[in-house]
Amino acid sequence: MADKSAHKARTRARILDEAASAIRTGGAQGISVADLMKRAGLTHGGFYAHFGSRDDLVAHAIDRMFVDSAAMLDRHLGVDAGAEGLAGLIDYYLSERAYRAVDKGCPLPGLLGEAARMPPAARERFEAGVRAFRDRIEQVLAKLGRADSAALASSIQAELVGAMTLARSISDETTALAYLAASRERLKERVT
Amino acid sequence: MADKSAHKARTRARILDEAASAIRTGGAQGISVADLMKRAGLTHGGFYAHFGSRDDLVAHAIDRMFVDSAAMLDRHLGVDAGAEGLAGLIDYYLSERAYRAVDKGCPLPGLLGEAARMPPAARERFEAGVRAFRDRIEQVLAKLGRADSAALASSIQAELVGAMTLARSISDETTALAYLAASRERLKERVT
DNA sequence: TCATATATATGATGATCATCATTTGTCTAG
DNA sequence: CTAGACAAATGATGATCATCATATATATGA
Repeated sequence: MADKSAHKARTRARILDEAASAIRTGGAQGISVADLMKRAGLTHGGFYAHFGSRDDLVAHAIDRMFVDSAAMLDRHLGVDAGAEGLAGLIDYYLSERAYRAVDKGCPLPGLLGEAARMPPAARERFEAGVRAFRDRIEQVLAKLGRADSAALASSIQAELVGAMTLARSISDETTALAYLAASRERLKERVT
Repeated sequence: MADKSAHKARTRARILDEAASAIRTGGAQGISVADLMKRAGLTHGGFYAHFGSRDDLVAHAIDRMFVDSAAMLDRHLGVDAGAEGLAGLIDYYLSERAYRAVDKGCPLPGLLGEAARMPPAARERFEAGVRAFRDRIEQVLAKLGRADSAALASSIQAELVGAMTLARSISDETTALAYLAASRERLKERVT
């Protein structure tokens, strides 16, 4: 019995992982229950044994994405990060590696524009993730003694997300990478 | 006969206008042919007398949006705009008024994240609009003698778009407007 | 006034979708 | 070794979708 429910939990986690990855690349509207289950190696019918509805899944998948996202923030902005921590975050967030990891990285570039049209539960989780991201940046700035830490944090988050979103929208890679490089340099100037 | 075809052209324009507005708020994936025709006061069947396919309509609607967008740029960055022109653009782009005009303003905040998943024709038009926007900013910066005008233009576009996208994704208006104010101030500092 | 052209409407087709009822197969407890 | 539980599969339902064939209605030209 313990074995059975452990198996079910693993299956649920697999569905969630697939959903998180599929939604990051295809958007919340762009994925169907049947497709998703196929990707997880299952058939469509079993879905409702794991989630109450499609909207329910989307909400949990958003949560799942921000777990990865929070881990990324922790890696760069650990307990006592300073200016170098922020610079490292900027370099990583706008790296070519992150640019290519559409299905694994920060969910903001791909999904932010869609946030206002998400089902309510998903939207709430999404907003919490946006806020947490911004607050982490603000904390570091405040510790560095920047008077305008709140506004500066918002502005930095805006350029980070905007640059990656622009880069991903451009099909010419050279132009795309130029967006990343431009904002990387400008942001690091502003932070040190 | 001239009357007839003029009528048809007007009808087509009405469908396009409705599509441009609906796509700005609902995304390119979020709108159906039947809904759209109903909004234009027509029934679904007539659609294919005006457009070859849904994808065809989306591509033309994107074009339509960037016509408005270019007019907005012209208004602020006319022939011999300087630093004040850029400041005016920033103030307008990140204004509360623009924030509320989801269905009428710049299509980038709502659609940029979806660009990579658009049908090919629509994506091409979209990219052209993104490039034109960026180039207009760069021209003004170059005329002002800024050595880094290309990179700075990319960086400014990123923060403009990022800030509005973030603001629109937040349901709490106070927080949303704070994003706009923060980037407005930071961007104007960087431009003067 | 009547015939023709054509813009739009009606209605149908097949695909895909979310959801759910029912069945199948496998593991565990006795 | 058998009975029961339960995870996942099969298959069905009704809604919605893009697309298209056909019908209607209206305005122009004779």
